[in-house]
Amino acid sequence: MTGKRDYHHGNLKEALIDAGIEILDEVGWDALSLRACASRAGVSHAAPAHHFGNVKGLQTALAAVGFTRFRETLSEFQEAAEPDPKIRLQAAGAGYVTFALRHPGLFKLMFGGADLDYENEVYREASQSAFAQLGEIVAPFLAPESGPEEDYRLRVTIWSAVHGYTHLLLAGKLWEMSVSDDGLSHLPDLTKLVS
Amino acid sequence: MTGKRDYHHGNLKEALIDAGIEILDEVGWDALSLRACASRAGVSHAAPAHHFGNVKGLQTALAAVGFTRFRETLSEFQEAAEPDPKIRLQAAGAGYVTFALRHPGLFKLMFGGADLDYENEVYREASQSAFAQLGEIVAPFLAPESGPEEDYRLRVTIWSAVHGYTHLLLAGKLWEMSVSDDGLSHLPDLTKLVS
DNA sequence: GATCCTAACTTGACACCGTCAAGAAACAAG
DNA sequence: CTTGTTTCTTGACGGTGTCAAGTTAGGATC
Repeated sequence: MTGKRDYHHGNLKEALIDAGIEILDEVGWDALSLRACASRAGVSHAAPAHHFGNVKGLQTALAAVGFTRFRETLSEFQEAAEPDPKIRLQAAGAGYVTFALRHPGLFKLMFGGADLDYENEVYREASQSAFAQLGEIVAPFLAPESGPEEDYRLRVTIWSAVHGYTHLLLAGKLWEMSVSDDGLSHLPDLTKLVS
Repeated sequence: MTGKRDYHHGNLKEALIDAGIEILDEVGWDALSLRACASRAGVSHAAPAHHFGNVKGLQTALAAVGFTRFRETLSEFQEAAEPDPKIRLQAAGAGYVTFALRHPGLFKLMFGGADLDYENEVYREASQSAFAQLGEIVAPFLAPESGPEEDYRLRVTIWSAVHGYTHLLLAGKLWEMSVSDDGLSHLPDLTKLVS
């Protein structure tokens, strides 16, 4: 497939993204760099800049991949649950936490405050798709007469609770967690927030 | 006071911490480095390592200062509010958000996932003091017969909601926020979580 | 098929970073 | 005054992002 050697790799951009995801998953957030991706992909140290411009571009591209997979995880958890809206809401929260624990490096890149290129088209599409998934989950709890302001407020409330819990969990701030825990035992009861 | 020149600065450690706080507030998280602190304090590039060991030590010391000021901000907002527990709870949440918006660099250092030296004594004391402040705020809502498990769960729930909202706000994910906003208009109703 | 053009990638350099080792200066104690 | 210790400097190393210049491959055009 990609038998090209030396110059003209063929699909270097994808190879670099794969390398970046691997580094995030196998080594960690700190190890992600343009040069490390280049090295893992077997190209020179300046090759990535040609495809991503700068390190922000690389991080943005990786975050976009992350948001796509993130949305998929939310969908899976939601659809695997019984078709009761409240159960599905809590299941989506569990999916949120699970994704973060499986891919902490990627999660940190997506939400950790690295200044990404928010104007990037691929990134915008992927992240907005994930947020749309959230809206779908919350929709059943909106009163019929409620407007977009209430919709937005409810989404922010739910999202804040899940995200805050996940972030504190990853940051090691919930240190009193029981041993051999999947991280879900203290996930707040989201159904309280939608009534 | 500190008129010493050349060798033996006198109180270099405090000067370096001040320099670090300045950098975080005036320039940003990205600009914080051992060498930048040294430069701003007017000493050689390797001087900070002598006091903090490595960059993790510097970050931990700065985070400790941050937690102390964080606790003070929570106290101020709480005590400025009317003595109703629910009003004070929401006021503390507003204090949480306000601190983060005033000192985003420091907040990110404290909660942004930088791997700090959690064994550091000064850090432990400062951070646990802040968490104790949270416990004080939540205490009035605990049922008399509730045990430590319920206490912990309630604290995690409240903290998750406020922290998640703050983090999403800082990460720029709440982009639909109204203009000229103090960031508080969509803070979730915390009282819903304590009933 | 030869030529030109352009995109893809390499090479080399620069400044910045953290970290270590060695040395010099100032203070403290004898 | 001498000795020892702490504090800070100097210099070096490998790592990083980024830029400029050069090299190569592939496609288009003639």
